Amino acid sequence: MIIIQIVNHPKTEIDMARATALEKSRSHDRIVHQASLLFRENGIEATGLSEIMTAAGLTHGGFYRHFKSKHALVAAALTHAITAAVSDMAEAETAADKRAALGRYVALYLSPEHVQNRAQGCPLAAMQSELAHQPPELQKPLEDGVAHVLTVLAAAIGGSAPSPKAQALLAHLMGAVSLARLSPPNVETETFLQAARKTAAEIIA
Amino acid sequence: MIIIQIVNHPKTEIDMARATALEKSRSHDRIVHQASLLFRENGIEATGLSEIMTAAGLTHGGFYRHFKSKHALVAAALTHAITAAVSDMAEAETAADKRAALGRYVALYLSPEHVQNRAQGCPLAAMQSELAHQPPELQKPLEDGVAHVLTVLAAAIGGSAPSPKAQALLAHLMGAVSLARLSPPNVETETFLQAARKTAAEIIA
DNA sequence: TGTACATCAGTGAACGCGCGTTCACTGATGTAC
DNA sequence: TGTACATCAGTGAACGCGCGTTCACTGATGTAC
Repeated sequence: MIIIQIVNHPKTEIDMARATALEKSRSHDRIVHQASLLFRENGIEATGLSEIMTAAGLTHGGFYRHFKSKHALVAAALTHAITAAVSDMAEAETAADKRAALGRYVALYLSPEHVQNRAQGCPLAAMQSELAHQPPELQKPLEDGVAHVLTVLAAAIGGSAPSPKAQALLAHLMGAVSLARLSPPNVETETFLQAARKTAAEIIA
Repeated sequence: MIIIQIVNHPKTEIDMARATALEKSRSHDRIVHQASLLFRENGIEATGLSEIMTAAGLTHGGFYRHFKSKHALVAAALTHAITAAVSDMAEAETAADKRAALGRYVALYLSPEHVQNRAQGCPLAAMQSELAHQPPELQKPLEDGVAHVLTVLAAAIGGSAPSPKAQALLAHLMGAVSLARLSPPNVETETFLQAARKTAAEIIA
């Protein structure tokens, strides 16, 4: 029966269904992506669903075809951003010269570009304090994300989680970018980031 | 004329005025103090004026006898919290053995108690990401506060601002407490804080 | 193949709610003579 | 000293607004026969 049904309208059913589902899936991805940018740039609470939907090229009413609540979107956007951040590190984890690759990642993280670009930067550094106020159902994915980041960093350093070095490194990276963002942008920023890179190198060593 | 006026009703004028002004001043202080606790605990945006006024033992309507807007209260609460944080460090700045005093401060900052106690802890670590989204008129007091903290830390280390060591230390302190707060409270927390203390000691050295 | 019906992503108006803010009022206190 | 008036911290109802959420609707697409 199942086989016959599939054989009866294989192309129509699959292709059309795919085309429609694909468009919905693309809308879904745009919503999540724009949300992850806007949440980092302006904060979770400060970003309205209308703003996100407009950025995704839709109107606010359609939101609930994709998510059951704003909380669900926050969870999806956070997971999306952390996954992207982890894949940036993945190079360092798998590279032939792990230390050199990790060094490049650290240099990128502690760069003026990252300090200035909240929206596309590390979600932990960008949303830090707001993340602590999220409801319980969001704590789990968040903790898993942090644990994942630590595992990848630990592997890049050359150990395994829980690695005090990886923890100290992540803390230092997050703190440095956060502090740089709290200070006025000026010539001292680069000096400060240099000092942070030096400390990061000492933590890894 | 001025002298005669003062001489005419010295006690009545001064005492009564003082009594009334004192009560208002006390209300003012309670509002600022409760706000600084609630902002750190639950976030600035997430904390309503009614909640703050109730915590201060008043009703929400009276708020505008003390502040021209919520923004003004945020500025006052932030300054209040940073001032208190700086005076905690002041000991380290003036102590006979600066290094030992600074070590005690670092140990206090990187303690499980601080991690668990957002409301009374470091305002920079507690409100980090939300502070970046405050309006321009708040950036100045915030930047001044950060600069002040760095000056005090630099003096405690034994240098003068701008001190890369003080910057790296503050970044590390903030990052470590933030990261600890993003992870589930468990036995590893103490291990992590130990690693952070070790790194902090290396930065100072 | 054609026709009638079902589905459902997306639209835009509407909803209730809590927020920051305003306002008329109270009553305790201070001032003037 | 006593009396009439002014001040003003604090109260509590009310306001407009933007938010998250709901809903009736549209129209393109898919299904059934």
